Amino acid sequence: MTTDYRLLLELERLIHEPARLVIMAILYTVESADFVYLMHETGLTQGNLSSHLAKLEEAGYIRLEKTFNGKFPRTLCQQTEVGRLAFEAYRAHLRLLFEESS
Amino acid sequence: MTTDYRLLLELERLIHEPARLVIMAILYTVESADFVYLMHETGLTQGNLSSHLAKLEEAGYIRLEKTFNGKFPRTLCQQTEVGRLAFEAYRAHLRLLFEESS
DNA sequence: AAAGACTAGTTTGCGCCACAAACTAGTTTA
DNA sequence: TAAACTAGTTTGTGGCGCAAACTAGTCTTT
Repeated sequence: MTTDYRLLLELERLIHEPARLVIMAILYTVESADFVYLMHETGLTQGNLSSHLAKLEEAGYIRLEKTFNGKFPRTLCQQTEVGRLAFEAYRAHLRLLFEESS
Repeated sequence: MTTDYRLLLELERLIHEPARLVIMAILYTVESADFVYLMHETGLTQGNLSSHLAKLEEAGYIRLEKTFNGKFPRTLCQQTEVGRLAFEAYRAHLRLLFEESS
């Protein structure tokens, strides 16, 4: 079996970007996570996290819910079903590459 | 065991880029490959392949040897030992992410 | 009571870079 | 001898990731 390497060029850029890949990987494993938690877990700055979350939300891969923690704003993030499937597809996609070269 | 997701942000961009990832994956499995072969195998245009190869060479991950096939130029590409190790490290790096979320 | 620091984000601006298109240089064909 | 082909390289530009600056509300200190 030979890999069709061309397929690999179509890796979902939206997920492939390291920052978003990490966010998606985290959200894949938890029920939900808030902004501050993600910030610390990923090491991303507020600005970067904010814009990456916005892109993932726009793609329908995550859902953002703005609530309050007492008097302070609190943004809850959770992966949608679409996002979960997209992440699994991405993972499977990359695995092809690695199986071929192992 | 919890993954340090911050490490994953440091994914080697040079290899992470899909076009170069595919090139590296191919060169990992073969002794050497020429420009035209890589072009067809990857589906990259001449221009893109050329510039990606240049970057990989600059990084010391591949070696380019310009020879002739009869009267026509022929560029042979092969992965260096450094490149091989870098590719393996990249793969291991990504696997961490996938193991955590499987 | 008002200045300064803190929480929780969003917006802006710059710099890099992947990609397509244009170009180079030699060769074969009609 | 002009057009088409081989085998690439160079150029231009649009998009995007990142850091820094900004917004908006809250707490603290004096």
